[in-house]
Parts: sequence; structure tokens; C-alpha cells
Amino acid sequence: MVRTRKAQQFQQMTDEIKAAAREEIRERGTAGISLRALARRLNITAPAVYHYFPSLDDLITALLVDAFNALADAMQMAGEALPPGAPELDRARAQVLAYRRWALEHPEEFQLIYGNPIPGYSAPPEITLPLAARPFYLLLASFGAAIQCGEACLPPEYRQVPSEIQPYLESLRAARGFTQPVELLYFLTAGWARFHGMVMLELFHHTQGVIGQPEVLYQRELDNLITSMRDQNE
Amino acid sequence: MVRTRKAQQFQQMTDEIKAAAREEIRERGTAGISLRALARRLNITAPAVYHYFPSLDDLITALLVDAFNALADAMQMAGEALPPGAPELDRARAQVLAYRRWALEHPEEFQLIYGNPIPGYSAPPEITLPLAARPFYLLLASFGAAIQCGEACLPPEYRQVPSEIQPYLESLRAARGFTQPVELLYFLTAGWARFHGMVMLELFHHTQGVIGQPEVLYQRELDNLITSMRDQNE
DNA sequence: TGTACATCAGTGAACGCGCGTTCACTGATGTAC
DNA sequence: TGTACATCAGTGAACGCGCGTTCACTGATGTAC
Repeated sequence: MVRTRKAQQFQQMTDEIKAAAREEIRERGTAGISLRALARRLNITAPAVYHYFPSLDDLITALLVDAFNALADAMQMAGEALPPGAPELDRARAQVLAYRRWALEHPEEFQLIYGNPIPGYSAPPEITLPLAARPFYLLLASFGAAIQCGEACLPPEYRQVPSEIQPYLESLRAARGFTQPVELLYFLTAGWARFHGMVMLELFHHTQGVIGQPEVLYQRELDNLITSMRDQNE
Repeated sequence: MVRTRKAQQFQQMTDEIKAAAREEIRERGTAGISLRALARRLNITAPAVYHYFPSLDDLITALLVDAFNALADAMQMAGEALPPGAPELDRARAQVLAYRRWALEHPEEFQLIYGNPIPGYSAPPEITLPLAARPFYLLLASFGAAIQCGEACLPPEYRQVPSEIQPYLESLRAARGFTQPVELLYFLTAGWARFHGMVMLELFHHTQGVIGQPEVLYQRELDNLITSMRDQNE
């Protein structure tokens, strides 16, 4: 009981430190994060942080893990928010929309994941790699189900994986035990890059001056993609 | 004559400083750039740099300008390398390929342009905005010519600009004096994002583990795009 | 051709700053008897 | 119920460091006469 309360306090302080670090990143960029500035923000001395994280790098890793999970959670929840019998393509659509939404609501954490590396810090890949795959798996599941249940087909230009790429996808499929065909992996990688590009440009304000409302383009592109998958189906 | 030699020396040292700064960025990231480290690299004291740049920020701005111009030059040269009578679509294709090639050959400078902002530095927009538009104009010219001379058509899903976006494109078109239709601007923005996304993911090594050879995907996507523009044409 | 002079790229010391991390410590909290 | 004790989150001083920028200067170069 007492043990629990202590553990709770520890957890709470850990969370507060991470929250302060996130605000730091928001204001100074991912590369501008500083342990001392973050401590100042919490009215705490810098060494106090060492009770919760062995070093600044471990703090950053924790933020990275949180960010990956939060992005995947957002996508997963968006898909699960649909009623049970809803079309799988709708689920896929909701996930892709959630990708952009989360990125724009948490630009600093999205940069942590997909932006420039932080000078002097490199993420431990054994922690980072499995987490990075989560969003991809979600899309694999929803798009895969849509195809399997006959809702959709792959657009014709993605039905033949380039021979240079095929072996990589095959071995990935074997290593992870995917049941989906490699053509779907190929299609999803191409699609991911497409939407990722729009998010990145919007995040750094490169498209606002051109099209004004990047979210409209994003939705349009997504609708086009899904329509092209449905059309092939009949 | 003498004046010229002095000016040449000044220019040469300026170039060496910028080259050293680029190497710094390559090794420590865009956010890790440091005037002192850069001076050390040149076997020069830090204050000596102030003879060539009034401050570190001005140096960064100079690098940014160079990067924008180099990217646009690379695209332009790729287009101009084709024989005079070559199809406009080939020119467009060469430009889009050059975008990726330049980014991967100069990852640090590409990050300067399209990556995370550098903490504590913000680029003067009056310098940056017109330069940022150059690559876009090149594509506008080549794709526009391809359409105008009847080589290609816009894919059907881009022939109707969303009403929310239309006014932005209209005013951009008016402000810059473009002769191309806004539908082409719309199509190009969407296309740009697509290829930009692939470049960003490749640059930070997010796709290598999936498809192994991102350049094959890039070329495939580009070929698909161009094919879809040609097909509509008959 | 030789001397006096101006120019100016680059030096070295110094400034005030913030950084991550270590260390011995304090002092409140909560437990055990 | 009251006292002695252990725990441990957080402090404050200190470490060695690198940073951007300023300043008065030096000393080589090249010009003018």
C-alpha cells in the first residue's frame, strides 16, 4: 500500500519530467533539449532529474518510446473507434488520417521520430525498431483485411513488385511471420511515403503558402487512393 | 588587378569556411553546427571567421542560400542535359530524379532546407522564399510544356481543384504571373509531396529495412506517374 | 632600388554564459518498536 | 502514544567543458614615393 504510493509518486514525477522535456522540445526544437532548462521549468535542480533517469540520453530514449507508442495508439484507436461491422477500408482510412492528425498535434514528438537525428544522441535500435514497425503493422492489418474480404484490390501498378525489391520484402515477411502478400507490403511502403511527405511538408510550413489548407489535399489524396482500390474491384 | 586578387582571396576563404561548415553539419547535424569547431577544422581561430561573416547566423543563411540554389541548379541541369528536341516529359522525369539524387548526395544541406529548424536560428523569409520556389518553377515549366504541347494530360483525379484550395492557387498564380492552369499547380504540389516523402524516409533510413533499395521504388513511382499522364492522352 | 607607410587578415586573451554530470549533504517522511 | 531510526527525493557546490562574440593587437603584404 505504502509501497504503491511511493511508486505512484515516482511515476508521477517521471511523467512530469517527460512532459517538461516535451515542452522544451516544442519551444527549442528536438536538438535544443537541455536537462538544466527542463529542470528550471519544473523548479527543480538539474541533479534531481538523475533520480528518475540515469542520463539525458535515457530521457530522450523514453520520449522516443512514448512518441512511437502514442502515434501507434492514435492510429489504432482511430481504427477501433469505428463500429464493429464497418468496412475495413474505412478503418484503414481512419488510421491514415490519424497519422497526420497526431503528427500535427504533436509536431515535436513527430520530429523526434521522423525528423533530423539529435546531435550526439543515437537511439538504441533494439528498442526503437520494433516500435517503429507498429504503425506499419496496423495499416498492413486493415488494408490486408480489406483486400482479403473482397472490399478492395491493389491498384494494378502495384501488383508486380520490382525484382530488386522482392527479396527484401520476402525476407521481412518471413522474419515477421506476415500472412499478407508482399505486393501489399510494397504498396503500403509507397503509400506511406506519399502521406508522410505531405505531413512533413505541412509540419515545416512548406505547403501552406501554396495550397493554403494542406489537410484538404491530404484527404483528397487519401480518397483518391481508396477509390482506386475500390474501382479495381468490380 | 590587385583589387581582383584580393577579392579572389576573400572569395576563396569565404568558400573554404562554408565548405568546413558543411562538413561540420555532415558530422554533427544541422543543429550541431558550431563556429569554433568549424574554425578548428580550418586551423584558424574563431574570431577570424568574423572577417567573412558578421555572425554565425549569417553563415547559416549563406549555407541555406547555397543549398537552395544547388538543388535548383541540379534539377535545372538535369533537365537541360537532354537533347533540345527531347520530350518534355523526359525533362520533367530527369528533374524529379535529380531532386532525389541531390538530396542523397547532400543530405546535410537537404536537411538545412527541408529538415528540422535549427534551434535559435530562423531564416530571413525575404531571402528564403523566392529561392524555395525555384525547384517548383522548374517542374511547373517542364510539366506545363508537356501538357501544352500535347504530350501528356493531367490524371483525371487532379482535373478538379478542391474548392477550399482553389483561391490560394489562384492568388499564387496571379501574384507570380504563371500562365499554367491552377490544376497543374495542384497536381504538382501533390506530386512533390509524394516524392519528397520517399526522399525523407530514405534520408533517415526508415525504408531501407523494408524495401532495401529505395531508389527502385522512387523510379517506379515516377514511371507510374508519367505513364498515367501519357495514358490519359490517347 | 630602397625606404616609409597603410592595409587588413588573423591572433590571443577575455567576457559571460549554459551545459551534463558527480558528490557529499540535508531534511522531510514514514516506519518500527 | 512517543521516540529512535532508516529511507531517499532533492539540494547546492563544484568539475571541466565548449560556446558566440568583443577587443586591442601583430605582423605580413603590397603600395607610394
